[in-house]
Amino acid sequence: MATIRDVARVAGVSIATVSRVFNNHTLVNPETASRVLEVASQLEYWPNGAAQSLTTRRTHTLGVMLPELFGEFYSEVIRGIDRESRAHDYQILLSSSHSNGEEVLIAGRAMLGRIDGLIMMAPDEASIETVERVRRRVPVVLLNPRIEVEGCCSVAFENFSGARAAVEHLVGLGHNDIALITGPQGNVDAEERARGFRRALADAGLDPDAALVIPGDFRESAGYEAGVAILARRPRPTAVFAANDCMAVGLLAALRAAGRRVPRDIAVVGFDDIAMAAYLNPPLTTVRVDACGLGQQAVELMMGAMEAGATGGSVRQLLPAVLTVRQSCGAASAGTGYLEEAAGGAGPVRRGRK
Amino acid sequence: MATIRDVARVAGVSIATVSRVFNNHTLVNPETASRVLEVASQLEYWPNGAAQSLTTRRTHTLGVMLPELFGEFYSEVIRGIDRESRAHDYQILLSSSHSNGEEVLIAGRAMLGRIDGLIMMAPDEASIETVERVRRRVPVVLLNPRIEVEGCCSVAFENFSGARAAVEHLVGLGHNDIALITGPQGNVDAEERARGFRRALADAGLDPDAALVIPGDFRESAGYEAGVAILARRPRPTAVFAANDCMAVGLLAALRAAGRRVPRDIAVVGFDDIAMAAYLNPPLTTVRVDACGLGQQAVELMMGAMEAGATGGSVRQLLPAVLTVRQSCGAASAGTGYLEEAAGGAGPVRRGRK
DNA sequence: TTGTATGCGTTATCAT
DNA sequence: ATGATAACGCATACAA
Repeated sequence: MATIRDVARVAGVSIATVSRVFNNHTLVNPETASRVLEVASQLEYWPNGAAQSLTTRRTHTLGVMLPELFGEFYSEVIRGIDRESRAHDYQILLSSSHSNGEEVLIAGRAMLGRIDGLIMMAPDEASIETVERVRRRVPVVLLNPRIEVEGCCSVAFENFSGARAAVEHLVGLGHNDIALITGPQGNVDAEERARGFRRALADAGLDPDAALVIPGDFRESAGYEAGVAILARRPRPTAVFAANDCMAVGLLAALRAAGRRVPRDIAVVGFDDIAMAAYLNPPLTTVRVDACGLGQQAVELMMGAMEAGATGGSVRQLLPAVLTVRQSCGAASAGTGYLEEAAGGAGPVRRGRK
Repeated sequence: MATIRDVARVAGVSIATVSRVFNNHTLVNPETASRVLEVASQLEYWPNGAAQSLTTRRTHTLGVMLPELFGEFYSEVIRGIDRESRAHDYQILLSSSHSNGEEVLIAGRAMLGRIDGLIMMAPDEASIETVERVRRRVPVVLLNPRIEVEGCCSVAFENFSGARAAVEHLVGLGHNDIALITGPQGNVDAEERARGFRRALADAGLDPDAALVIPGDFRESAGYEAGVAILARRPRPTAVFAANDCMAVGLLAALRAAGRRVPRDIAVVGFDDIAMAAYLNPPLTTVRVDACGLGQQAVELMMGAMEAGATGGSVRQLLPAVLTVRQSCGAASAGTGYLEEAAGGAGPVRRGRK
């Protein structure tokens, strides 16, 4: 594996010159440069990244720590991060599925010296120590943080108001017995959405504590099981808010299996607006959230933070979560759902493209 | 930011000793060790990754190059890679969405010196040069390669036989006018699945060239549009093979919108068996493929290759793609689909867990 | 425009 | 059991 020295020797120049050529630094004699490049390509030389980071103290790499990634949502977040990073000439060091604070700490340590910044999703109490530690060395951007950390930028969805809008929609349609299928315990998004649910009920003069709340885990199977439980409940709720779309899909299946019609017998609203939502039966009314955009925003914030260094303030950004009415609630504004959206030929809005 | 030297100085030992402590190398005097550890934690010292890689020539990092990642499938692949990597104490340097050979080359170069191995998905002609280049320095594992590269291990799904089985299923049900919705042009999986489609038709005495083939792109919208086209065709095909489940979802929506019943009026079979497939209406007959397992296998192969060095042969592994009959084709073996699977309480098989 | 020399933070070799 | 010191591959201040 050729090093800068090999190239220098063969090309008959010093290593400094080779280095200059590869960093198009100060003006190098064009002839010298082309000769160096020629030799380099023959030797298949390319600067060693580790050595470069050591001297420059920059790695051109962003650390990304995510929770266990299920379904399309996280995939979109990663896509947004990846896309935007590459646009800024950065790479991504990925680490996910940490079940406890200890693992997070280990992962964080392993990243030290290999990253110029860290993007961390949904940090909980157990991860705060790691965040603080890392923060003293490189900028940190938090995604949907449970707790804001001083000196850290953050991007989050308006989970609370999005959920509230969804439930208000249900209330506005005349429902007063609304069930909730929650996300996994300890998940920030899930908790915020549950909070929005309760607030909307309270605002409507309904008692949140009287509502049927079924614990879920963001997966289809949980939605299905919740559906079975809801159907068994007397009196039976007339509407259900599923904390994400995957669970809504499971729920719809359970209702269908029991012969219930949606929205006639029971209304359903989801959250996320995954690509499939518009194509379900019936097209799912849900809360749209731009997962890819979240990732992109995080990277942009990171670029700003790296630019500013320690002097920069910490930006807290909120991304909208907007109610998208289709047919699963029997909307007053009887939109035709996917028919309308897809008929144009392009199908539902392609999300996440800038 | 404290270095090994700071720790050595404060603890009153040499840097060599500190290094030994952190690598639990040769036996160090327990007292000395604990003193070093104490100082290190006070100084918040942790070894610099870049410096370590430079001397040890190991980065404990695996490079991962993927195509544009859409939908749940790629998310699962990443999950498998991430999970298995961490089990082996490796990190992941991720790079995706390369539209041409030039970008792949740049990404590959940026990884040089930062990775111990490269896992590359669906390399095409344009990427072969990069693969060859990288291969001379670190082991490379190919995922669903279009072309096998000498000296590279590879893991692939039995796309061809899986697709053939799907279409044979349709033929066995009496269909003789079967349409195909393809994946994106240039996608290896898509092409293999198309090949399986054609072969199954030919084997059944049907003319592949006479079949309706509609170009798609693996997304829901393409499936929807294809559905519209299929319904307009005279004579109308009685069955459709969608090259992946997302498109099948779009197709189902289009059929529903037109008032066609599945499978009564038209049969549908997909590919991938995403988590949602069992919860669709009707539950989707599809070809199951373990995306997460693909990622895991790739990492295991990589570990073997790194162990063996240049001496190891190259393993070619094939992962099964098995037809999973639910209700969208009106199966002869009238399985009850999700009802059956989900009734147990655990829902459809949780995939990707080892 | 080009070369020399130093340092980046480690690990590892060889003494002691 | 511990210390001194030479790599590792590169960037850069300084000298020429």
